[in-house]
Order: sequence, then C-alpha cells, then structure tokens
Amino acid sequence: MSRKGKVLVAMSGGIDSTVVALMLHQEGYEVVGITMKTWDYASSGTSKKETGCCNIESFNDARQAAVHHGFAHFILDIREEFGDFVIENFVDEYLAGRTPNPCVMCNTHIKWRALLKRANALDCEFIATGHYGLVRKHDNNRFVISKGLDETKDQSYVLWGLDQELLSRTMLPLGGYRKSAIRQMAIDLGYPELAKKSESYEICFVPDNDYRGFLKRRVDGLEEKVNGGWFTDKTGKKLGQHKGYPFYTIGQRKGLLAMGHPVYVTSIHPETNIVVLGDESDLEQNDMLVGKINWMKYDGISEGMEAITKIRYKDKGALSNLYTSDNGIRARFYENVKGIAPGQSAVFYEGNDVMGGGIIQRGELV
RNA sequence: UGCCUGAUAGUAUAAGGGUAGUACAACUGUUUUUGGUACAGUUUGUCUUGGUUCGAAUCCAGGUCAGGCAA
Repeated sequence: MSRKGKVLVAMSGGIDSTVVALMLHQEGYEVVGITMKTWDYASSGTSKKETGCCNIESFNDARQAAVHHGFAHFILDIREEFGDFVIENFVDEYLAGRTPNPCVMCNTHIKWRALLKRANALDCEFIATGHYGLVRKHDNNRFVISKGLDETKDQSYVLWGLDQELLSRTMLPLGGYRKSAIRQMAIDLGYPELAKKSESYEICFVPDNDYRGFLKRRVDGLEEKVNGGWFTDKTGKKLGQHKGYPFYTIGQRKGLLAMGHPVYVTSIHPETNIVVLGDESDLEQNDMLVGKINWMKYDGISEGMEAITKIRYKDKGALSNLYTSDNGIRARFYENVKGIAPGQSAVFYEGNDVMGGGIIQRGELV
C-alpha cells in the first residue's frame, strides 16, 4: 500500500484538497489527511456566519472523505501558531501603515512549515495541498514552483516563501489540471456538493470581510487613538479628516473624500497619522525595494537580471530588472506600475517559474 | 443698517420657459484564497411661500440662509 510513500495531505474540506487526497489515495500513496483548526470564530467577536476553512462542517466533510476511502485523518489545533505567525503579523503590519498579505504568511508558516513538523512526527515523506501550482526539481538541483496549468487559478504567487527544504517534500498534484477538470473529478468521485461550494474567501479569520472591525476588536483603544487624522494632498495641504491610518491601504479609492474626481490613497504615515491622497497618476511608480527575500529557482540573482514581477495576487506581472540592494532587492520596472503597496508580496518570475519573492518595503517615487 | 450676488443629490457642478444631466461619494453585483483596484447596475436633488404661464430650477414678489461691497 505504501510502496509509493506516505503523504500528509492538508485537507480544508473544500473541493481542491479533497480531490488531492482521493487522487493520491487512488494512485497508491499512503494518505494521511489533516485538517487544521487555525482560528476560533466563537472568540473572534463576530456573530456572522462562519465561512472559510475552520467550521465544523469542513472538519466533517474532510473526515467523511477519509473514513469513506479508508485513510487516516487528524484534526490539528494550530491556533497558537496561527496567531503568532499570521494574525500577529497582520495586525503589526497594518499598525505600521503597511498592507499585509496574510495568505502568504499562512502558507509559508502554517500550511508548510508547521505542517512539516507534523509530517515528520507521522513519518510522512511528503506533504500535499490543493494549491494550483507545479513543483519540480530544476536542472541545477534546486526545487522550483511554476505556474499551474490553469492560468486563471494559478496560486504560485502565494507560495514564494517556501524554502528548498519545504519544497523538497512538497507535492502539488493539482497544478497540471484545470479547475473544471477538478470539478468533474469531484463529481465522479461522488462529491457533487463539493463542486458546487462557493469558492469565495475573504481573509479566513475575518469572515465578515471587515478587517477594519477586526483590527479595532483586536487592538484596545485603537479607534480612539487614530480617529480624526488628516487626509492631505502631496503638498501637505489638509483635505479632511479620516478614520485612522490603519484603515486605509495604498491605491484605495472607495471610502475617501468626494473631491469631484477620483482620488486614491498614495501614501500612509503612521507617525503623523496622515493619509496622503492623489490622483491615479500619483500611484504610478517604476522602482521599489523588496525585502525578506526567498530565492527559489536560483540561489540569488545576477545584477540587472530580467524578471516578470508581480506586485499583487492578480497582477499579470510586468517586466523589470533586479539589482541587489542593502536590505534586499531593488526592482526597476520597464514601465510604470500602479499602486505599489508596502507589505504586499513581490514575486519574480522567469517564464512560468518562480525565481523568488519577498515583501515590498517601499516604492520609490518616479 | 443700505446695496449687490448667490442658493440644484452626501459633495462639486450643468441645464437661462419644455422629460433636471454629469463627476465624486454611497449601495448592489461581477471578478478574487490578502488589502485594494477594475467592470456593471441602482438609489438620492431644484432653500421656502405665493404669483405669471398650457408648462417654472429658469420669469416676478415676500421670506430664510450664505458670501461680497458700503458704513
């Protein structure tokens, strides 16, 4: 039974990870399912209905599939690590006037690093998830992730933080399929209801999609402290009052002032609680500094190396040159890109391969 | 206190006798494993009272409020 190896499969209860577990099981791997409880909605202060990956229904869905197909399944209470790595970072970043991407932190620290510890304890050779991406060993013996076949579902962007050790133990079985094919598989395997499940997710620990409310509940006295700061233009002229700098993000347009023309948030200053507004062209930059780099395809770069750089999840990417810099990588775009937001991930691609990625530290004015 | 000017949606502005438009905001939806963006759709208005007129945001008179000039 285990002639192909033992795999720990992260099962959320959703369609993708369930298909992964069943697929590997059918291929002859010894599958161990694991569902992580990352967050307790009861204590999050919201009464909204639970969505995402941490409700009882999801646990049951995952467990039922495991029981039905005869492989092991565990539930792992990982709330503490999730709080330390994901939520704490999320709150700290917003308080620093930056815009975090919790999914990246969760993947790197929870779905991979924390999970690998359990894989070791359970004697699992591999860990597998339902991400749409491909992992392979490159000619230079380094492991590299590349875009999934289904470009519209590609999730390689959120996986840039995985190091070589993690990648060497990783299986991403869905990368070679289209979402429609996975849906069909779920139906064929007898889980038509999974195929219908909505796949809209907000931040998984903010089910009502109100991250501002989450920050207020999480940080005592935050609202009183930051409410009433100034919106200014780029010359420093006061335009009106805002609700507090943590509640805005670079490039944001909604919820600002009515100026007769569209205005966007162009910079955020935590020290002075000032949020600077400008027009669309003020968001355009061609230069940024990226820190906390993780190299994937190569062990570093050559100066001026060309890369397709994505500055947000659904960015198609733009051509850029990479240079080493004091604290990371400087990326200079051939053409301006709009809305570089510190805290978001920058991911460098060579073709479909992830060369590496990091966290945007700051954008430089053109 | 006199004179002048103005008052249109939450905000800013069009229509100078003939169906009150536009931009921004707001709301809804689409897209989406982050925030945001983008796209589509919806809602909301002629300061007040009277008059002229088939018909008034528009013309006339009184009132209220605001700004300017004069003392």
